[in-house]
Amino acid sequence: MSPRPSVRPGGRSARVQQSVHTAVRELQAERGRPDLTVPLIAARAGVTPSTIYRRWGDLKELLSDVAVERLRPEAPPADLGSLREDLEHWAVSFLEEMSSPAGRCYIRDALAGDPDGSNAGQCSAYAIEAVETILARAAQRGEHVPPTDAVMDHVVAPMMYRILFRQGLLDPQYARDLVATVFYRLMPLP
Amino acid sequence: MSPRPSVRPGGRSARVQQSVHTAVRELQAERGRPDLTVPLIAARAGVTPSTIYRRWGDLKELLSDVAVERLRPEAPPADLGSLREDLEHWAVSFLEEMSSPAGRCYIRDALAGDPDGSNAGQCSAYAIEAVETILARAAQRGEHVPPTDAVMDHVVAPMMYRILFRQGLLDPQYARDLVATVFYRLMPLP
DNA sequence: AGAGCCAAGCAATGATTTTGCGTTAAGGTG
DNA sequence: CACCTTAACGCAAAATCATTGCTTGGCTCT
Repeated sequence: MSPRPSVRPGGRSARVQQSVHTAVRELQAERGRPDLTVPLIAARAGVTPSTIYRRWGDLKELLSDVAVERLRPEAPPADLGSLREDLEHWAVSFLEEMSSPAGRCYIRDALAGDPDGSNAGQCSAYAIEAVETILARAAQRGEHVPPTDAVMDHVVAPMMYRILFRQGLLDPQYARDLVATVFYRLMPLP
Repeated sequence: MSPRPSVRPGGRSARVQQSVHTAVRELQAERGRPDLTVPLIAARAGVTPSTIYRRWGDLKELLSDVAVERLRPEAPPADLGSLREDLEHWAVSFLEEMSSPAGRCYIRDALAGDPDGSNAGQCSAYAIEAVETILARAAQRGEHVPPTDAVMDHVVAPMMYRILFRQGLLDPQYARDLVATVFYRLMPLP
C-alpha cells in the first residue's frame, strides 16, 4: 500500500480511501480498464480529483494499490492431508487466478505503478505466506519439506514468468509438473 | 515492436521512428525517466506530438517499444568451452544487466505498455535464443543438455521473479546456484 | 471542550491529449 | 518516367487532465 503520507487510521481519510478504491473496482468492471481516468474515478467516489492526485500521485499508483488489494488471497490454502496434494492444489489455483485476463492485468498494474517495489514485494509476500502455511503444516505432520525458497524459485517463479512473458503455455498440468519437480528432485534427502 | 498500423519499411516513416527512439534514449539519459513527456520527446525528435500519439497511442507504449529494443542482447553468449561454464557465465551476466536499476526499469516499461503481450514475448524470445545457442553448442560438443524450457523455468524465471518482486536477494552466486540446480538435478540422465 | 494540524474542497492555471483537415511523401502502375 | 493512391505527417483548435495556492472542515490529543 502507498498512500502518500501515512494514512490516518480512521475517520474521513479512511472513508475517502474506501470510496476511491470501490469506485475504481466498479468502473473497472463497468467501463473497462483503459477508460479509467482520475477525474472519472473522483466523480464516482464523490471526491475532487485533487484529492486523488495528492494522495496517490497519479493513476498508475492508485491502480497499483487497488491491484495489490485484489491479489490478496481470501482464504488460507486448503488442507488436503498431504504436502503433495496441498502444493498441487494451491499451485493449480494460483496459476488459474493469476493467468486469467483479470489476474494478469492486476499483476501488471501492481508492477507498473510501484516506484519503490513495495507493492510488488507485497505480492510475493502473499505467495510466501501461503507456501509457508502449507510447508509448516506438512512439517507438523512429520513430512520432509523443501525450503520455502525452493518452492518460490521453482514453482511460483516459473508460473509467474510464463504469465508475464510467455502467455499461452499455461495449463493446470504445468503447475502440477512444477510441483513434481520440486517434490522429487529438490526435496532435502531423508 | 508495435507501431500502430504496420510501419512502412523505408523513407519518412522509418526516419521518424528512428528519431523518436533516439530522442527517448537521449532524454532518458539527460533528464531522467519520470520527466519524460510526449511533447518533450516530440520536440527533441523534431516531430509534432500528434505524430507520436497516432503511431504509438501513448507514452507507455512508446517507452515499451524503446525498452524492448534496449533489452536486445548485443552479442551472442560467450563460448567458454563447456556447458556449465557457458550457462553460468551467461546467467551471471543476465542477472547483472537485468537487476541493475536501468535494467529493471526497462523490464517494467516493456511490460507496462504492452497491451497484447508481444513486447514481453520478445523479451523472453531473446533469452530463449541465447539459451538455445548455448545448448546447441554443448550438444555439438557431445555434452548432455537439458531441455530449453528447463533452463527457462529454473534459471531465467527465478531470476526474473526476484528482480521484479523481491529485489535485494540478488547476487552472482544466486545465478550460479540456479545453474547448478538445473545442471545436477534436472539434467536428463545419461 | 478547545487547540492544532492534517487532509479534503474549490478554483484558477498550465500542460497534455485528442481530433479534423490539409499537405506531403512512399510505393505501385500504366 | 509520370501519374495515382494512400498512408503518415504537420498544424491548430478544442477538450480533457494535472498541478497548485488557498480555504474549509473534521480528526486527534490534551
